[in-house]
Amino acid sequence: MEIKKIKRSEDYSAWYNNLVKQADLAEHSAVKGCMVIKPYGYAIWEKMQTELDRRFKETGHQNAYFPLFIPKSFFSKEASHVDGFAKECAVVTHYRLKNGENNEIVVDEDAKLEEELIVRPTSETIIWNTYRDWITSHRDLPILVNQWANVVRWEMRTRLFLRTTEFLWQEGHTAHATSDEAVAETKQMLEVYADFAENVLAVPVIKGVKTANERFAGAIETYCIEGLMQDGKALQMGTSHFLGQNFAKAFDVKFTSKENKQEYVWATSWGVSTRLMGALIMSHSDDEGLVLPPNLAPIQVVIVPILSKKEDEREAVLAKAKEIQQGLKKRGISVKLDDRENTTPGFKFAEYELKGIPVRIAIGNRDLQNNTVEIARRDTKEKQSMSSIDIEHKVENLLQAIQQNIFQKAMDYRDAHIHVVNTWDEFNDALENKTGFVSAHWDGTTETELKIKELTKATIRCVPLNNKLENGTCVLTGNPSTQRVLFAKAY
RNA sequence: CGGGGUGUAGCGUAGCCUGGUAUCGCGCCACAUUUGGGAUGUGGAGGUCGUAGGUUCGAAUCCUGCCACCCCGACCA
Repeated sequence: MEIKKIKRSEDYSAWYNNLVKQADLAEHSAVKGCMVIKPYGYAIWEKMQTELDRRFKETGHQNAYFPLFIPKSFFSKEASHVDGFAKECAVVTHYRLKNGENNEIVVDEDAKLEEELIVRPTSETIIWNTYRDWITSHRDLPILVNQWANVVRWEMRTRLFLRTTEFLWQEGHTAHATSDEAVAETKQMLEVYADFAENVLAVPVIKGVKTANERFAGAIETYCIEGLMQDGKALQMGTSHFLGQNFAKAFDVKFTSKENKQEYVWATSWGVSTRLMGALIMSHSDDEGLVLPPNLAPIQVVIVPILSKKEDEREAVLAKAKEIQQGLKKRGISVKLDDRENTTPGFKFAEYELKGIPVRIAIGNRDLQNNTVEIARRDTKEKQSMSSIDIEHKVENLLQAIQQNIFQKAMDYRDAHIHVVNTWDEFNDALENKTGFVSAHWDGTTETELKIKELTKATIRCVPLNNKLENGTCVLTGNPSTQRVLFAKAY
């Protein structure tokens, strides 16, 4: 296999696309804007699901499943919600095909649906319509439900993982008796996302609040985690919304309180998607290929035996390799032993680097003589020969060190790309020449926010949580401001 | 949806201007020799030239429509 390499520094987006294909993560499908997630890419997504799902369960949530189709009338019940999504909805209008002229299959016009169905772009409406029947008393609350699903948003321009017409995600939808409880849930799930991003994906994130302009359609407040990619562009990696009573009012979801009063239910929703795959790739990978954090890698260690042509030597090397594999497996490490004899070790080395396997162990006859193995780490590309005694422990430590190093590297990059500026010139200079986040004063108006977006293409990514309050003047208008916000060009 | 570009074997490509049935590399299959950083040799298989029309004796090549993808804009998780 000839591997096509594109340098990250030369063409970031071509590098990204090439990497997704070469590492066998995903490819374009026959359907516009939709991708095929290939087994290796899906294995990584499954690891994300496993880690997230465990955290959801630990915080008291249960999984459920709601329909793919949403009656159009549901959609229009929450005014800002429909405004936000109307432009990107796929609509089902018929339910039958028939044979037309020339043996073509055509839509049967007689099979028109009385009410069109929207392919869900998100499920708030169908879920709140359902919750109405589930909730009558404060004793029915809270409802803590998550669903793993696919959704469709008809985007003009798509990119593998980052923005596709159909994508996979999870959406949590919770119902609460009080506003405080719903806000606490919203913040709790933001913490879950941040913990996952930093400790599993090894991507440092900034937790914050969206401005009114960037808020989810139908939310009172949108919290988010924002990451910074290696090209200096920001990526929204997850959102958690406090929906207030907006959906409860739209769908008439009331409960009888302890005081025997009828009250509207308080809501949250929160989600992360296969976009995280994009974040993962763009945060760590290099010109050799993918770099996976050990906590996420479907295969954490690959063993490449260096096979001699002498039968007895070959058997001995393979036996030792299997022994190491078993030892590592017992420690809960996922190990692949690549004993293919029709490819050379060098080829395998390159292939597993491309796929981002964190640790590679090479073992040959020479090692057998000396009781050693060669261990190479993907993140730094260092390799060294070491004693094979207590190899399990060494590998365990190394995996931890790699996880830590990848995170620290991303953190250092991120921290070096938060530019604090005070003037419009500095603002533009930072965006154009330094890239990354720009921390600047903003007068708090949507008008100014939009003006800055128009002039620079940068958007307000968030107002960081626990933001320091300080008096200043808006970088564009000079109007008074009480805090800095983070601007960036974003995906 | 607007501007620009691309589409030839699994992948990357030459040929197109100047029309005559497709080039090369990698990969694939077989055998042999190899195997501590992307092996070598010999033989072999594989192509509706994105697609539908048109011009022509003849189209990968010229013309038109359509489709897909990439880059830039508007939009977004």
